Amino acid sequence: MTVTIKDVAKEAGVSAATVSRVLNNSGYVYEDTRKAVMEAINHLQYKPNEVARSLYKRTSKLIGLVLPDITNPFFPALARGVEDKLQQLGYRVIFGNTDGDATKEMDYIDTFLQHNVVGLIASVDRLHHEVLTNLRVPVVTVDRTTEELPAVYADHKSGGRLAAEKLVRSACEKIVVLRGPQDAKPLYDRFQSATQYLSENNVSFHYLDCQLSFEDGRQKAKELFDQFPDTDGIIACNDLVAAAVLHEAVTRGISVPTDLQVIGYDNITISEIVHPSLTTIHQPTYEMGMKAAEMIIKLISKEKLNTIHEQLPVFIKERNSTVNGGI
Amino acid sequence: MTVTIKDVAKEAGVSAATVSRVLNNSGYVYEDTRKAVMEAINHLQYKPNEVARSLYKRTSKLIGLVLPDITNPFFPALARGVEDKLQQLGYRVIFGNTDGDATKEMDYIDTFLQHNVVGLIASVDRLHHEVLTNLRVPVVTVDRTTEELPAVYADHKSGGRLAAEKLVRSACEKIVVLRGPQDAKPLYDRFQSATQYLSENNVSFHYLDCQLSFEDGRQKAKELFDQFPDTDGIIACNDLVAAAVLHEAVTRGISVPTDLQVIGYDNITISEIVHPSLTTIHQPTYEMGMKAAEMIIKLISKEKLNTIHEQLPVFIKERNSTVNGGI
DNA sequence: CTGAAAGCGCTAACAA
DNA sequence: TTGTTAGCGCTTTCAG
Repeated sequence: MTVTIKDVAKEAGVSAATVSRVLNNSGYVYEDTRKAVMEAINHLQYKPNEVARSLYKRTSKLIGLVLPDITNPFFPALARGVEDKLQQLGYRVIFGNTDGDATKEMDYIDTFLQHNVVGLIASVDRLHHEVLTNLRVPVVTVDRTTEELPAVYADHKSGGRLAAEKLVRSACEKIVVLRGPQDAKPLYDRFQSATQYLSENNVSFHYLDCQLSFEDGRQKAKELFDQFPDTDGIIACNDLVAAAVLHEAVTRGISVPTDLQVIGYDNITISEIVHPSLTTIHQPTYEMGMKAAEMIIKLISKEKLNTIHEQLPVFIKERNSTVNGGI
Repeated sequence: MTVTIKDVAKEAGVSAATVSRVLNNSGYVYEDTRKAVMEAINHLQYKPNEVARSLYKRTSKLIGLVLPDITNPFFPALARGVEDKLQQLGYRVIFGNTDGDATKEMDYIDTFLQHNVVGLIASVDRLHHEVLTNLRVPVVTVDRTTEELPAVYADHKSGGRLAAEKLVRSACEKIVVLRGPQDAKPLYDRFQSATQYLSENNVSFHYLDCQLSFEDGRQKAKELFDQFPDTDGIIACNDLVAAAVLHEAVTRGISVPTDLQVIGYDNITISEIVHPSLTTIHQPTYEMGMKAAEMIIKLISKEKLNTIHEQLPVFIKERNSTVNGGI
């Protein structure tokens, strides 16, 4: 049924070893026999069986990608960055959504390894990072990173600061911060630096814990407006939450940005779509994926890395949920 | 380094064949030796090498998933449906984004087959469906389907009709339809049935071709408002485009739904986030993914299918971009 | 019920 | 430069 290396060998009148040599550009092959082999390959439409290759070489062209939830619009961009770069370098992606669940993370990593993946790119809560250690293949963490492992992430310390700075400069005086899950380092960093900036500038603020979803954002927005009705600035933990805040504000007849200013985080497509459009901290998400892909390939090929930790810059994208210009 | 079946065999004092038998519940094994083997397995933390298995059995637990673009929020939901169901049934997903590009589609399918995937779930423009035929593994198409192949899709004929009906009943008289790419059957069906309904009810309409992105939606919205300024109802080819229309309408000071009503398609998260929230046709996207996964597993295990074509119902979700109630 | 042996498709010594 | 042989880790006859 399927055409194997033997069929090609027979067709070309050589041995399987020779076919293998032309396939891998290894050893010496006469130009003439090489041609004969190539012809046979084309003629029979032969495609090498990667599984057999993988078994012998104990390696493969597969990279495992472990993500929390591709349904959160931040991750598809990351995933495409990874995939596009890897594809271009001749690798394939096998992936799994873990919902941040340690068991799922372990399961996926196990089965990825059973499939001889040569590397792993993972976004995993720091509490679970032990599942990523002592593996027999290199690992690059993205977004959800730790000190110990190679990592690609955005500069959330600047990001948090930028967000706080923006609201302060736009004359907000009663700020509420919606704080994301602190197990994730990016969320931790941006919260810390934002609140630090506020403290340093003697701006009073409150904070509320919030999941990264639109639903929880809406819930927390309600509590927020009930609890702190005189709030004039909100720093949301991501764009989904910021969008929810905007939504609730409109519903309550609070005018943005006149009475209330809101700033998001991520700069996903939604932030441009909502009305008023959302001022937010832009993360180079796609680029982070590409970077992670490059990094894992370097690790696999034992190239030396310049840095184990690759930090990408963020910037503020001013739109209409804040008061811009002036000062 | 890695622990193999031989190590387990040695540890348990049996042959590799016996270990294999307990692993696969095949043949007869004394309860006592089974126990001994299990102990050795646990003790050594043995995990079978799927690659070796795959090579011998010429099969695997891998399913290939071919999607246009996971960055389009419709597809992550689909992908998760596929993944969650497959995971639950003991299979893994290997995937690729094709951007609707025939070459990428072929490339991915080839390499998936080289990795011994046992089945394929694909969303591919009907023009390219030849790449899906005569493969050595079963294929299920999702969303972008054809007559010939097993398929899971939503009832877009009803969907298109529902959208048109809604605007007509809400008293729209000058309707513009933003028509999606007609190579994709779902887009074709919903356009045909929508316009057919309009014709049958003697409602005048125009149409404009539009890509499925926010950017192109915005572009086409501008043209639309310039070209047909007295439009009072717009049927968009998906929610992203509808959101863009809404955005442009707000910018021009056109009041929705008073002066203009807009209806989207898909019911992605965004449709709830925008303001006014979007009336749209709900597709059971996640369920479609699950269904496709079930179907491919049945095909793989040679179970008979009730239908080759699994059509899932859609419904209209009324929100605030149309005038509801009344009549 | 269990072990020995062969083989899945490919690659890498080792001879020739 | 090329072919022969052995073996990657596993499963499955086939004897026993």
